[in-house]
Amino acid sequence: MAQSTERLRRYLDDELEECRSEDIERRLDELGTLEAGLGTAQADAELDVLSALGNETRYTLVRVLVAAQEELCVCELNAVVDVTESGLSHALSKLVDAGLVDGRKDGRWKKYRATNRAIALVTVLEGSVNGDE
Amino acid sequence: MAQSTERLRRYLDDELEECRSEDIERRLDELGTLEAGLGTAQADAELDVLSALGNETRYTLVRVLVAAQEELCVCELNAVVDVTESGLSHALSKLVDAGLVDGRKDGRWKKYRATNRAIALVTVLEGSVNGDE
DNA sequence: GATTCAATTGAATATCCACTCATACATACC
DNA sequence: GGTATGTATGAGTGGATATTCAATTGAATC
Repeated sequence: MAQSTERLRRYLDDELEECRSEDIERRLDELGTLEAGLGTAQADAELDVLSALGNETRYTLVRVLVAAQEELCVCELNAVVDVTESGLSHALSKLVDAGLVDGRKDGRWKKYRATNRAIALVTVLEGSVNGDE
Repeated sequence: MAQSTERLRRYLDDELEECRSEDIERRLDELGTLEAGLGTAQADAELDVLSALGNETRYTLVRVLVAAQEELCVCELNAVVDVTESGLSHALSKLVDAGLVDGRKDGRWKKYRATNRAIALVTVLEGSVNGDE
């Protein structure tokens, strides 16, 4: 929320036949309400999920884990992406923070699987971004 | 796809009772198939969508447009985010490229609305990232 | 308990990207 | 045509973020 309301005044002047300053106030309020929506805390969490997914390495990992429909070992995931072991570990850690994968230690190996959240998002994405367009 | 298969060999050695080199080949193939999935072109497109959404300014715009359920003028959107007019224009342009919003010129004003893709994604996100945790 | 191996962590660097400034384009009005 | 206003575009830059390197943790085997 910021900035000069000059242009908005002229716009509302165009839209409504006339426009008093209370009309501007009201519109600004409405816009503010839309933005607040379900609270900034949740919006922040959603943004974390999105930025976790919005990276080639991490999105590849999630896609593979969703497609696998089973947990995979770090050593297997290492064959899928083109980063160092360390880079892979950082990536997985970020995905765990975003609630997109779960990790479990099994002996000296560590296995990761996709969460329901990851499955839901990948499914919608693949459905929405269909080939062409 | 890269890297030494040494660790993978030891892992499969653990999992299967024995492990011949053809087992490693097979597993690498399977992993490759998972990765390829529905083709890299589509995966790239999906990644574009995700990185477009994974930015505070742009995600705010999309959330507001989805919540509004109607088209909004650039001058109205300017009241919602805290960037310059130019920054707003850049943001909207990226969202158009990602197929998340549509723009329409109306006289000297320009109006944007959320696409179905944006609605689907925001809905799933808000459903999946519920309050707590 | 020493060694080996899987995986993680922190710091440093390299890369990228969001934003701003300056400028250009388009539409409306005189 | 000229001016004013709304929006877009391109280049440049500061700040964030992905990746690597080096060192560490923790489990298994001898």
